Amino acid sequence: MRVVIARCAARYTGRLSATLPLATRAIMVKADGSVLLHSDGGSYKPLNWMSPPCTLRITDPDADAAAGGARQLWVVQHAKTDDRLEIEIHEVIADTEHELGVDPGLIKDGVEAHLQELLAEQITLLGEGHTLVRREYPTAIGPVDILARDSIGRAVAVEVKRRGDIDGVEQLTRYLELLNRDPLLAPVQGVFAAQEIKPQARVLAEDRGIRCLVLDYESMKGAEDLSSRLF
Amino acid sequence: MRVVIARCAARYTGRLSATLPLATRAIMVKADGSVLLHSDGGSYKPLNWMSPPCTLRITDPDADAAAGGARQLWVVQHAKTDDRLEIEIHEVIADTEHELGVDPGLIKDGVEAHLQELLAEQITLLGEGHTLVRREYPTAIGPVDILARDSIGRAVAVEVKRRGDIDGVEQLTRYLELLNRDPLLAPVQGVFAAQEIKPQARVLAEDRGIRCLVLDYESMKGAEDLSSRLF
DNA sequence: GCCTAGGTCCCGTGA
DNA sequence: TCACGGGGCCTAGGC
Repeated sequence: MRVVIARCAARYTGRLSATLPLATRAIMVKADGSVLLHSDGGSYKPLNWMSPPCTLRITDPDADAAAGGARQLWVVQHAKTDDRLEIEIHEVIADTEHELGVDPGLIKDGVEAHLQELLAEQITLLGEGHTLVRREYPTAIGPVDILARDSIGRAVAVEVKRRGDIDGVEQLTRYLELLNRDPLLAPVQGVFAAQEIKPQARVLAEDRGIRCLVLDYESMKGAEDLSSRLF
Repeated sequence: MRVVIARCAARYTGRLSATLPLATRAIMVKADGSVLLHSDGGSYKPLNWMSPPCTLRITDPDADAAAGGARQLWVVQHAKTDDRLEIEIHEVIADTEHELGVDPGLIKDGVEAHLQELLAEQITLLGEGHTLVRREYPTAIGPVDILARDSIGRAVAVEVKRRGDIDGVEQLTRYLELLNRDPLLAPVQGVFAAQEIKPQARVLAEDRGIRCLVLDYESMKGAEDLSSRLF
């Protein structure tokens, strides 16, 4: 990885056009050729960047740019699209390079998949007597997170989200419409289950006869640990 | 901005939990206290990070960690949530710091707002005789991108997207349902306008009687330039 | 302050 | 390969 601190200006063209006026910034060039242009604030998102696969070519600036103070022109061209990032280097303040090697990568926990898994195991959170039919129940427009049956055998389709907003309700609505065309399943009850349900989503869901269920991830995880100790 | 190249391990806890095994990485500490942990590949997104507002506290590692080879423990604590990033530094390979100053920021062109603006100016792209009522026409659930009238005065609601997918059709459907309750507007025709319309979105839109319109940004921009030269 | 909608979204997964 | 859904999404704008 090469890190350059430099006074520079930049221009991106591709899916949109964007320009950066002259200022001092950190330029990170990764082993795969990708380039990030960071300012000293904001967030993890660079001001400007080029994703791999791409190639960096360093040339002399044209006469106009040189007259304006540019010493180098960096052209980062994407390999498959016409996305291009051009950086005019006016002054290099630092320039260092280090071998980092391949990263073993990030290990995550606590995402939607886990929530869905826990709810499938603890299916009676839907109500007493509920039984699991299957997770990722397939339909023509994609899999429903969970299909279950209630205590008297009626089908229940569940959409699981970490945060429940309107999109999730729309998604479940489409599934319900489809599932209700199946005479072996209809009528199918909808349940919108999430750690947090936005007020607008709740209104929309209830307006459509969809039940809302707030999930407590920590207590569900606790129940899982308990059952794994017992069995 | 401080840039440290170091062999390190890290752990994030907050909205989820994530761990990074020991490896050599680049650590960027910005002036606002935010921290980014980058590997030598991937994309612009760090492996792990902490967004501002947050504070970095550097301490000695506990006995266990020290026995495992850790020399320093960096704790980055978010100021408003319980999000926390802990970095165990095992070996510092480089450590540099530079003043960057405030960045003048990015200037963008070509996003959805501009597309909406151009379509409002060139409203007859919807069809001969169409006239603009207004952009961002307000409704109870948010503003419709464009409201227009066709050549014989019937209301037309337009949703503008750069890339048109199912979500956009759902959004327009909600607006149409609401607008059609207004006797001064009903019946309202829907138009889904985008630079690119996904096949599934087109099917859904046409199934609901919504017209699809593919926009050519470059030619619309050309027409704008032409008219600005003429008037 | 919350909430909505867009993004050069990125990025995985599965067809 | 493409399309869809999730994200510690982030970020800008409206109320």
